[in-house]
Amino acid sequence: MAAQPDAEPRPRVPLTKQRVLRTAVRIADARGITAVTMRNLAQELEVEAMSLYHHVPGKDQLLDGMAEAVVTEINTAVGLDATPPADPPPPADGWKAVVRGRILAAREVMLNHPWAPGVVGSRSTMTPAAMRYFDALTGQLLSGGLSPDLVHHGLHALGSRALGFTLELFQAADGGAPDPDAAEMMQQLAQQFPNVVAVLSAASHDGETTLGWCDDQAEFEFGLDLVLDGLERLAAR
Amino acid sequence: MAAQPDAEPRPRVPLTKQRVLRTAVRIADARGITAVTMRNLAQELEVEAMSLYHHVPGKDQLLDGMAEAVVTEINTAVGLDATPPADPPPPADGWKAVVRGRILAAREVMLNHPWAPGVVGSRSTMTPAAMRYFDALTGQLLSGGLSPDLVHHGLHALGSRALGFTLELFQAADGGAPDPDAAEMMQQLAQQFPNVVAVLSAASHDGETTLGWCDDQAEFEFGLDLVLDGLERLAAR
DNA sequence: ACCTGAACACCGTTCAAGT
DNA sequence: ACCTGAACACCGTTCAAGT
Repeated sequence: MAAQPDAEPRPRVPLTKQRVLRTAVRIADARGITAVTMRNLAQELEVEAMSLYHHVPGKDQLLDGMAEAVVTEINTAVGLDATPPADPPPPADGWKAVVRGRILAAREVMLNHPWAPGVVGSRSTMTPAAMRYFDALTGQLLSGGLSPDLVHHGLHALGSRALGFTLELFQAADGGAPDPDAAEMMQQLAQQFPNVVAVLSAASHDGETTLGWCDDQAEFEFGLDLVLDGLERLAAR
Repeated sequence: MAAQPDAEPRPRVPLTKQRVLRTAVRIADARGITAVTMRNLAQELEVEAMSLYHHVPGKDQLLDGMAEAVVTEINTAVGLDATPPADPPPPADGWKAVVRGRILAAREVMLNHPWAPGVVGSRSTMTPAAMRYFDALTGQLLSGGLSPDLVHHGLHALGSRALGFTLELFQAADGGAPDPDAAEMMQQLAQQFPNVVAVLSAASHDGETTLGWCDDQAEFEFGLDLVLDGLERLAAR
């Protein structure tokens, strides 16, 4: 084997906006959104930081692009990109089931990109992909017989839930050590916040001593259904 | 008048955590959360940046403190700090009206601190003030006759709305110039996103040609009522 | 004890220069 | 045209030193 003292010259994949965005998403997935810096991103692409500016105007537009990428992923997952068959089969279930399925599919994509809700939520402008998503959702609601006004209010009521996420106000404090004397802490908590403790301990039927565990998916669906049912009830009047 | 070449020695107000937090909130109110840097904050307090670390462990805890300050403001606005009269008058209206009023009061505080929803939402741990707020809210729901399970789900469904805000997914693109040929743009938009345009133009009854205007307050209340009504319906079963 | 100055390890971004 | 190196104006934070 011939000695190659130099670092082997790589095939030299050209830098493109696509590649920059995809790499940024990969970094965020693996190491969190704070690891997405122009310098880290450049390093991952084996390039100098300043080269990025030839494909992306700046950090802010990079984040725009990342949000757009995720929503685009949702659109494909939801079948929005597939050209519908000439004879689109009428939805087997009512509009509620269709919308529900669509939103839960969006949620599944979001769960693979935990940073995405924060980034999508912080973008100030409605991106094209988001527009297409909301336009399709709107169409689904309209063809379900809801009045334009009701659809309008309903979309507001759904809020970020429409895209499959709710920015959780507080995640549970991690706790670290599995508190040795949970019972004592519990009593203290119960004294300070009797109502919260009552509710949470009622929720854990199976004799758990630790508080604060919730089934995120179930809670998400409960809230979603509450809103959808409310819309349905209003539409029927 | 005696000449005083030196900058007049100020009374030298001592630095305290209180003063640091209050100043941070004031800066955020006036110039946005991005203006809250340790260096800016120090300058406003006429002190060196490093002095802050004697009263606050770091930037992150500073933000914690700011969130706590706002939620505390909510608690007082809502009457949570006032010791209730020995003979607390039974709420004139049902639990829904009480909860509704409480949440709208929280919202009013949040509207005075536009940065607060983002900061409160980004804090990972439930602060004492938030705990007190949610505990009181929980108590209100429980005493309204809702089962612990329903209260639990309901709080999740309310989400950030419980504290008076929903992180708006997208704010309207500001637009800058009041587009000269709105009608033409509109047609183009209508072609790309027919459903969204249909809904939005139906919402503006008064012949507005510009899209995208919504009454935030009304939308907030609609979503809130949708959830509250849904809970009430479930409680009645 | 509280506050300071200088320094460190990061940021995003500009600019002139290379090919 | 695309990429680079050095530099600028910021960050949050550490550390040794002052009073």
